[in-house]
Amino acid sequence: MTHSEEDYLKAIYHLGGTENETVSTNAIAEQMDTKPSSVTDMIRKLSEKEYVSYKKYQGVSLTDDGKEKALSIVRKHRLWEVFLVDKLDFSWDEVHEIAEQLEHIKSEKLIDSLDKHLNYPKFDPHGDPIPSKNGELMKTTKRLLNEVELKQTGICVGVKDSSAPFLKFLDKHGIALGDKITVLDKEDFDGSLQININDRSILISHLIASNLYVKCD
Amino acid sequence: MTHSEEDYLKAIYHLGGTENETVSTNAIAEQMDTKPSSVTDMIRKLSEKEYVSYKKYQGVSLTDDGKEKALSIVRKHRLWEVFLVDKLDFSWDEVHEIAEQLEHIKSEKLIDSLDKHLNYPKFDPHGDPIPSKNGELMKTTKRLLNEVELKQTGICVGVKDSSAPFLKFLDKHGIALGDKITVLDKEDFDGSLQININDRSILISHLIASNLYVKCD
DNA sequence: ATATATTTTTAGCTTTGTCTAAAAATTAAA
DNA sequence: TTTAATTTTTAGACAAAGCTAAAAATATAT
Ligand SMILES: [Mn+2]
Ligand SMILES: [Mn+2]
Ligand SMILES: [Mn+2]
Ligand SMILES: [Mn+2]
Repeated sequence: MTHSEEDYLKAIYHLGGTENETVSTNAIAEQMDTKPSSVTDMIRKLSEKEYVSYKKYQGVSLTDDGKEKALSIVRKHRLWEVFLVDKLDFSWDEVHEIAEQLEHIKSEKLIDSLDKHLNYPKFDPHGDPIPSKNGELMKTTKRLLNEVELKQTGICVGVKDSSAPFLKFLDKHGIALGDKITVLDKEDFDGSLQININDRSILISHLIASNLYVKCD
Repeated sequence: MTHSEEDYLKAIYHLGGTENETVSTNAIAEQMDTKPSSVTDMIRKLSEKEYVSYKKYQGVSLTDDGKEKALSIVRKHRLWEVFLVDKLDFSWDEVHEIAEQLEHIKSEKLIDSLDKHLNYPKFDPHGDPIPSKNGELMKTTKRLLNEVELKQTGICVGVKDSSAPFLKFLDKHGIALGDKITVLDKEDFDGSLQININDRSILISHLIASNLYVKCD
């Protein structure tokens, strides 16, 4: 498995190319910032190795083997992110790029030891679940904040967009994972939300709300 | 800088291709486990990028730029080795291969943070000095054990051969960095040494003695 | 000094992963 | 149901890093 093959499998996984779902060549190209023709080439190779199933023009999906590989990369990526934040004091908007490299380091023992060193974390710094060694994903019942009913309260448990600009925005406005959020009001005009967070009341745009996951009970 | 270019610079550095010394194509090929023709190709590329100075058939040596790069890789390699041993409980014979991968991760901040996290170590698990951020190497006055005079005492500070088999041998026979060693006797017949270590007296072969560094004061 | 051996380089080929431009298939619109 | 637009694949090229086999340069022996 090359570095590049691993990145493709991960991309297909993130685009939902698992459980009978199919992913388009163009979608992969966009996600990976490459050209569709390059994607086609790689898809054919992964198909020969039986990591994906693929019929020309019909899109691609992960085989069980491919899904296993993808989950193992995701596991490594997220464990390294936890390491960077918990042990090396990185902030959550700085870790993705580096984890993108670290996820390709090959050593089963390294990852097991890292997992132990971090005390077997269940979620990464962005609230995404860390697959177990045998590829099981903890599934949580989170909802996007913009879909939460008026007056309801939830705990902020994740972000949909984990790009640095969005994460920095959240830092700047004092919004962090674990915070308790109550929806006070919704503006019909533009969909912005008045919310209560940490005993402050602030107004956030629809775009912000639609990228924040909360868990209501 | 590609992964491979970095490995070549490091190999040249380790073979002594610095301070006016010149390194042969064959030596590099052997060190890197590649063919001489591949080395020639890479040398030409590194020469174009001015990391090495090179005249056909005359061997190769690092430029200041190349030496700086090489030392930065060595620094990363050794810091990661310390991390694996100190934080993840690896033994010293397991870390080289993994550090060989980790040394190529690109992030200045990552290495600075790691250095801090490890409390600015000066030596790696094999007793080799860790270059400072600006490429300075602590030079120590160590000697090979087989060159030490009778009755003299020294502290074991490093290994010349840091291959897993040798390191495992040392573990098995209770020889570790920091141990106090006294040369009790030398056998003319085969050069083996009777030594005192940790209040035990043991006999070691010339080959073992010639791969152990000690510091006598 | 000449012949032999060794080292180093060149020439040509392969694999991996990428690209552009053009062709083919599929999907959407008229 | 044709036509137009979009998506996907193919064809052909390229750079990186490696290889083998042969040629050239250098070093060693006789
Ligand atoms: Mn990656
Ligand atoms: Mn993450
Ligand atoms: Mn390496
Ligand atoms: Mn070492």
